[in-house]
Amino acid sequence: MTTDTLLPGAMLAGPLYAEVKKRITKSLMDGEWPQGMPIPSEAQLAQRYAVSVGTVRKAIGELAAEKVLVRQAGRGTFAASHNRDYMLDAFFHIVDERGNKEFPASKLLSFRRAKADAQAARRLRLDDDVQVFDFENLLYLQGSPVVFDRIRVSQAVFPDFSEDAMRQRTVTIFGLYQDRYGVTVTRLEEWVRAVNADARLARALCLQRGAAVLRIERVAYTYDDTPVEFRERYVDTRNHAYLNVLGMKKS
Amino acid sequence: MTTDTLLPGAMLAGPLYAEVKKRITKSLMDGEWPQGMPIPSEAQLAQRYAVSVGTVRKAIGELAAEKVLVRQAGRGTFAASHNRDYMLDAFFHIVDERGNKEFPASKLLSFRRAKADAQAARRLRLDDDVQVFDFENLLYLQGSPVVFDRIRVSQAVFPDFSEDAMRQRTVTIFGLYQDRYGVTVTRLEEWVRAVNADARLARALCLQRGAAVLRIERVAYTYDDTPVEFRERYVDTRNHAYLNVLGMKKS
DNA sequence: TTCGATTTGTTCGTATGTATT
DNA sequence: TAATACATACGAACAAATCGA
Repeated sequence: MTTDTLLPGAMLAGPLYAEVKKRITKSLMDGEWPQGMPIPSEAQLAQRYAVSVGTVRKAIGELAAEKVLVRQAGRGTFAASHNRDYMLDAFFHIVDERGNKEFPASKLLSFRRAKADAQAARRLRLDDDVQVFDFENLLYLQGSPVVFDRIRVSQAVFPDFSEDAMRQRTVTIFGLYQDRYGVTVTRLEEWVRAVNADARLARALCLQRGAAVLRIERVAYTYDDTPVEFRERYVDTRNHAYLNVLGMKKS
Repeated sequence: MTTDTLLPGAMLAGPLYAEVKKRITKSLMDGEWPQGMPIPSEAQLAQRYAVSVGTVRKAIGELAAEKVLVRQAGRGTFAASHNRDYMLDAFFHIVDERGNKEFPASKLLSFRRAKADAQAARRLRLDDDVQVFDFENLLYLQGSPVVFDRIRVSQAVFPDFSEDAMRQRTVTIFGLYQDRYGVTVTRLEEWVRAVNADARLARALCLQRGAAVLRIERVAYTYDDTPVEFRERYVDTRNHAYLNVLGMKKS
């Protein structure tokens, strides 16, 4: 593949490593490198793009910092796989009183296909009358229902999505997106508010009507910042909290 | 200063750049480099520690990623200053409906000295009967009260803290900690929950008793991960949200 | 178990570009 | 313009982790 070589005379928007980063990202997006297998080694990528190893390392280093890639000394560099550990580490924020995370059990409450409402359409950048899948999921922590999710995804992005696919999955929801549809979530935006529970939510989470619950509007984006999932999440915070840590811990 | 040179035979826990990072952090903690002035150049630090410039760059790069240092091409590298822009960018999460941040106006509601209660003592890792300053602050966005803060800091860390210092400050609260006491906040932990407003809170934030509000328990840590401030924050989320973004945005 | 090949991690050095003063 | 400081890019050598023969 000498078609990828960066010619010396080419005009570039930014530094060379940024261009390499874009090309690696594009290969990931196009599914050029199979899941679970290492991507080409740094030396191979350096040759392919006709740049030095150091430049490839800088590009890969930034992608690793963004948790898009995972490096392992002696083994290679891998596209981040949305397994349970990755989900808990990178995207799950609900902890118990002592700050411990636990992988939740989940129960699918409903599943239907419908037209996108105004809110979902705005968040997913779709037209109002586009078909979406609209389903509800209840998450249990330590045996109790704690999180109520209403999830909407575009039918255009997940063509043959189905209730069966959701029920029979053995991986996380993001893992399903990745394994079955080649859609990898790389970024989240969460808008957190407090609301009073309505009757239905109170019943689902076993609390009183009017009780305060967290309401999280969450949009998940993929490599090129296309929104692929809109999730309304309600959390009972009587025994749990949404934990956010800013800045690195030392020790 | 040749006393800082890293001898070739010295046994080190980890890689060399990690040791350099520790030493730079220690110099920052000790106030060796004055605020507003650049720290020594990469070449000078390389000579001081007897390592290559590349090793110093790696150490500084990580500290810059942690927002402890700020690099400016052509000018130098600076200890992060807790000015208004930095506060909004690094630590403030409250946004309006369109996602815009605004520097809040603030009003000091109360100020007293008291013994630490059990909760504050646990969060600040103090004994129960230690003296703390305990004050309340109301934040206004677009002219309306939106955030109610109850703040507790140890008297041992801020010896001559006073109501006057709070009222007469022209900088952020963290800026006051930094400028007046040499205490720099580098890390936050925020535990977010939803609660029903009690009568006093409802009055302060102009909402109905029982209305759902965000309750954020926040601990601020300094360089060596010592907790220096405990803050209970209540947010009216009728027209605002707590925004959390995970993963880097491209474009 | 040992050894060797592969891959990432660390450290050094040098040269050049760009931003600031 | 010149000097300084950070940013980018290259190359080389060795260390440490992994894996299969």
